[in-house]
Amino acid sequence: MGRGRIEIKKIENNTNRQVTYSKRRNGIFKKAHELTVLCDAKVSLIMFSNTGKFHEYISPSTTTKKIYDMYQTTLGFDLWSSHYERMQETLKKLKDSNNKLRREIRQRVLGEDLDGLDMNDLTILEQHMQDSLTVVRERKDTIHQLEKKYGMVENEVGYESTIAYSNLYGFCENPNNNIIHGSGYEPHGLRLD
Amino acid sequence: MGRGRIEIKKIENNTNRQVTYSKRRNGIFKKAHELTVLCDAKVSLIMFSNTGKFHEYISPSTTTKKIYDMYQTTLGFDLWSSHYERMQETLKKLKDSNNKLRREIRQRVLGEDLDGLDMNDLTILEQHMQDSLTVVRERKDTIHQLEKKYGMVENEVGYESTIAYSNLYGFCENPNNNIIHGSGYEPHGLRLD
DNA sequence: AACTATTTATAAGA
DNA sequence: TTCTTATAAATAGTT
Repeated sequence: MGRGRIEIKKIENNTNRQVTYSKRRNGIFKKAHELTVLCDAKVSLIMFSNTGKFHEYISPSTTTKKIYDMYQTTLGFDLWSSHYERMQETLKKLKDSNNKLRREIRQRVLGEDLDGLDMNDLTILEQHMQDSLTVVRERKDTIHQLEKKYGMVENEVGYESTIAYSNLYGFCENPNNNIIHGSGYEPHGLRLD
Repeated sequence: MGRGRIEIKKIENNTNRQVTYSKRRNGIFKKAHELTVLCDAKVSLIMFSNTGKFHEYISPSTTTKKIYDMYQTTLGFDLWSSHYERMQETLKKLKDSNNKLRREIRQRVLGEDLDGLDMNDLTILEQHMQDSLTVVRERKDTIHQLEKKYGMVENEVGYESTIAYSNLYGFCENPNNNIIHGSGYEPHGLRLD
């Protein structure tokens, strides 16, 4: 539609191509808008010229993102999957890591889940536990000495093995309830989070 | 461009609107393709009719996803953010959970990081450790009795506190090295994963 | 789905 | 670039 008919193939003259791009771009935008209004349609039109210049038309009733969400839904596959992939992987690793840690605690803190361990394993575990216990007892002793020295011993409760279960360390709560996909293990009255 | 000029406003007659949609859709697709060829441009055209029917044109030299990536880059903001958000949140929670577990292990297995605990806390911790230790010792004893009974005691090594550090439980390895953003804590020669 | 009178888009020129 | 205009193309209303 012009002074002469043209063949539909790449316009080699640079200036000409730019001019045609500009003119036809306006034309197609106008068409897109008319379609939107006349037919109550939703149109997303995104263009990049061969020099990389960006232009878009989007129907006023929607957004580019909404169109892409609909696109995705319609085609039934996940356009963003590659974006998710790394994250998904990270997530999986964290979950695995989490489960390992939980298992550690089961074995090493609660003294459960020992079935897979042979005598040598158990001996190592025993020694670690004994060492830790020593550290804790030394710590208790230090504190006791300090409290004595500075006259802070108003309440001796607890020094000689008073056992009172408290919610120390957040045991028994799981604020992340919705996201933990652990091993399904629930220690007796204790939940780790 | 027809028998009469039309006003650009929604076509109320249902059939008419459908017909116009169909005709103009073809027109705009043709235009999009011509622009692609003539000007060596990249065009993404996505349309949904008011009845929800989907059509798209995409320049042969590209894909819808590529266009969308370029779009994102060009506009310099992250269209995926809402898709990421939940995942990001999950990730954060898992990381927190992980850090808590690590702290648990530091305190309860390695006997470190005890500074924040008062006498009462320490007593509870001590008792838990003592209980676990008892469980482990009982287990060792059971195994020892069994081995004796069935004549399997070929190697007594380990029964009487032979300490040989092994890589039991995956300590000292961190296959998830790249994703763990822990507390920065590195126990003496031990790394938890 | 065709037809065709008209309007609209635009190629080439200024 | 932007404007002009002859002409090609698109399409509204009709069949």
